Amino acid sequence: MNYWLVKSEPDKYGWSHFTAQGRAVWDGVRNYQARNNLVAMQVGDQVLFYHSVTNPGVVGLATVVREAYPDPTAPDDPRWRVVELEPVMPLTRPVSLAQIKAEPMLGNIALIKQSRLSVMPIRPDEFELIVKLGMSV
DNA sequence: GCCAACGTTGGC
DNA sequence: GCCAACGTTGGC
Repeated sequence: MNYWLVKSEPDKYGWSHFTAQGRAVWDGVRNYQARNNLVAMQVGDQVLFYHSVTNPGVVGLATVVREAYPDPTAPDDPRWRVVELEPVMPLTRPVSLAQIKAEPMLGNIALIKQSRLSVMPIRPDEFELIVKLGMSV
């Protein structure tokens, strides 16, 4: 199983939209590196759901329920792909970007290294730590 | 709202 | 293929 982090601006598509909807087509990705990461996702992979811009931080856990297929929002451009995600559970306490930056163990996380990438792989130990921080009282 | 980082576009 | 201009992302 692999681990990932996806970003979304809560004002555009936040965790609450996601859970209300119950399933999301992760469309609109227009960056090759992010697209490559989408394509590498497999059903059952675990995904950190990250709010960017407004109160940046990881707010919930999701899972991949459908693997990559052509992005219906780019019908004339075969380059782009989507996956489908479902919410698993919210973090009891969101893990802020500041917290992530403050963790020595997370010093190499792609979130910090490549701040503009919107879909990125997460190492198992990084995933575990973020979940632990997010599920603590 | 500002600005740095950085990806993309297009002229040459 | 290079590089300047431009647009977007995202932190603060």
